[in-house]
Amino acid sequence: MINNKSSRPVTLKDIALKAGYSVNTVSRALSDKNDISDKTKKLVREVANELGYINNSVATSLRSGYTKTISIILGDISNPMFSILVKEMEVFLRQKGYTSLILNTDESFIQEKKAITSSISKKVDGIIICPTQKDDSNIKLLKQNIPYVLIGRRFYNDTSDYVITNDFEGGYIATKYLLEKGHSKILNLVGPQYISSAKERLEGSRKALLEKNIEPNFTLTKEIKIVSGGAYKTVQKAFKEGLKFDSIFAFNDLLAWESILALNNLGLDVPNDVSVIGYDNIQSKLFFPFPLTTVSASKTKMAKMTVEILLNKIEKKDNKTHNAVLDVDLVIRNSTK
Amino acid sequence: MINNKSSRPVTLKDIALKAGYSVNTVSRALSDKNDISDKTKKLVREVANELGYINNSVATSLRSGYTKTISIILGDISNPMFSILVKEMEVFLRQKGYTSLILNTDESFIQEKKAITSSISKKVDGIIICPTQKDDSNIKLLKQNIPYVLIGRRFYNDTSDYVITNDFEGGYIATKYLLEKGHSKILNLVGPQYISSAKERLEGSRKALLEKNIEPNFTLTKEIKIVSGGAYKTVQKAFKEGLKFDSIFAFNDLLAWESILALNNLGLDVPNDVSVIGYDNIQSKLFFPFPLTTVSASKTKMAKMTVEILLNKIEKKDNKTHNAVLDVDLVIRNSTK
DNA sequence: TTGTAGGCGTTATCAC
DNA sequence: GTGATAACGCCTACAA
Repeated sequence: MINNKSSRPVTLKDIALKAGYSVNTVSRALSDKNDISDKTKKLVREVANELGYINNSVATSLRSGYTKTISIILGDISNPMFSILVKEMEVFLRQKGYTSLILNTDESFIQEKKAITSSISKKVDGIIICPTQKDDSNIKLLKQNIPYVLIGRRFYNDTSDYVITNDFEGGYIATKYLLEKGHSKILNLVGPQYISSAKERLEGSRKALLEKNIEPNFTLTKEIKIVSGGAYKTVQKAFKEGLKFDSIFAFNDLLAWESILALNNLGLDVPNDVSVIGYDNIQSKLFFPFPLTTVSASKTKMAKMTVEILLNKIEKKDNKTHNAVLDVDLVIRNSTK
Repeated sequence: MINNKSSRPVTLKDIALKAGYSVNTVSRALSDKNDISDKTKKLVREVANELGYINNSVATSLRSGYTKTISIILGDISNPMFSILVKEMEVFLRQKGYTSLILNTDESFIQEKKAITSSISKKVDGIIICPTQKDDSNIKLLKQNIPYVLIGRRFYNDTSDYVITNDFEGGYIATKYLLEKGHSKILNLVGPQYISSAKERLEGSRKALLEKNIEPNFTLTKEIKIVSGGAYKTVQKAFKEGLKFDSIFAFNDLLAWESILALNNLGLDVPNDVSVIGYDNIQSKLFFPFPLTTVSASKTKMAKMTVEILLNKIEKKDNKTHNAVLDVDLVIRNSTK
């Protein structure tokens, strides 16, 4: 390699010059086309190696129209649930020859719009998005421009493909379990209700309450921000205001752990004073020593299905709508009794 | 917006046609150049909006030579330490108009090489990398092709810019603390010794031992894989083989928690039976209820410095070498006594 | 088997 | 203040 940072990048032209062929022949030799002789291919490859040639995929993309890149747009990459999903999707995408552009929205609708526009501008081949859902104009933007799949959340009366967990069922089994354990004052830390998963988990939870003839108690339902830090103050405030609760069903594991920390700092023990249930089962992938009872769906399956649906749309022009609702289980650990 | 997925994307040409100007004028109107009249700018912007125009940045990149994209290459995005750093860097980069391409290497040297080549091929403007360090040929590849900054690890006798924590000092204060607390049988779960941070943390640890005239005990130093799952079996095995230890110093928080889980599952209590110290202070950003004593450096500062050094190299052609070693503190929580 | 011409969408240069 | 032209690097189509 004689290339170096101060000189300009090596192009096909440089190889052509050195090898004594045309740019075109070099291009096709490197693409291993079968109308080029083996001898030429060998020589061209040698020269390319010698010069340290690396394909300019910007040029390839402009010409070919695809970038072999997928955008993943989500609310909070520092939430282990998301980072696990990203990692799993990245693996599947890489296996198929794609790279991943990660865009964090902080659950901000404006950031989301920028992320989508930027992705379209960069001509990514498709988008995987966990939408903020503050309204659906961003989804319209997607629909008009690029293949995409929603992950974790869905819109109603809409034809977007999505892969979600069975949030209603998850809310139901979590709440039912708490009730069966004798808890009746469940502090429900729900996400914003324009988010489908938050809405459906709450609905499932209410069904379980109604089955036991318990009137869903609105003072025990607190809407919280679902980014890191969203639960701590709410739990502390609820307790200090004298709200009585014997258990907590949190929107996700991260917020469940945050709630436990808040309780501990108030001198309360989990599960002896308060039982806590989360959602996501982060502990299936990360070995944390604070065993949390939680609602679980296969993250690997979720990642795989999402990638497959998207790549089928891109590569096979599949235009059917695919809606996947993954089964959920209750994983019982030591945060409940 | 009349554009839709089935039709081709709107280009400058479409706007030019509709607005009655040349492609060139449209381009410069949209870039707000001052040799275009306000009236024209207004009209062009209106037409662009009406058609739902989104700039093709692939073409812009080919022409201009930059992509406003930075690659972040690291070992394990599902490790909260990395995902926190990614999130922080993403924020700083976004503020400066850059997007982030995330590439996971699973600490594999081969994946790392592919990630670098792919990044160069995609003409990203720069690379932030936590190198696998199995050898330095990948770094040579970077050096020859693109501005980059190492994060978290460094090479010796090398001019690469890097931002790291004071790993030697971190290893020293963690070990010193354990010794002061009366522990003398410290199980040191170290990372592969070709990784600078692993090597330096161990060296710092040994210094503390020697100061107390304790011979560094090799049977109590276990090299582990530093991806999720790397510590669990090692701790269980060490215990079952009858190895005596009263404390653990783990390479990072994730592996420290994993160790605690392993101990708990063996019926051992932390900190009553074994004290455990980690490294990273993930709990400064994520509210987990398992208070871990740990070595801490500012993640925000780390992210910010790394981005600043890189962008200075890119935008201001700064070619001085910048080496930043961040101060560390011991954060004492309940995993030690 | 290899070379020439043209174009992907944008922007810089220069002319008018 | 605006338009024509060329160029970024690559690949497809067609010619030789």
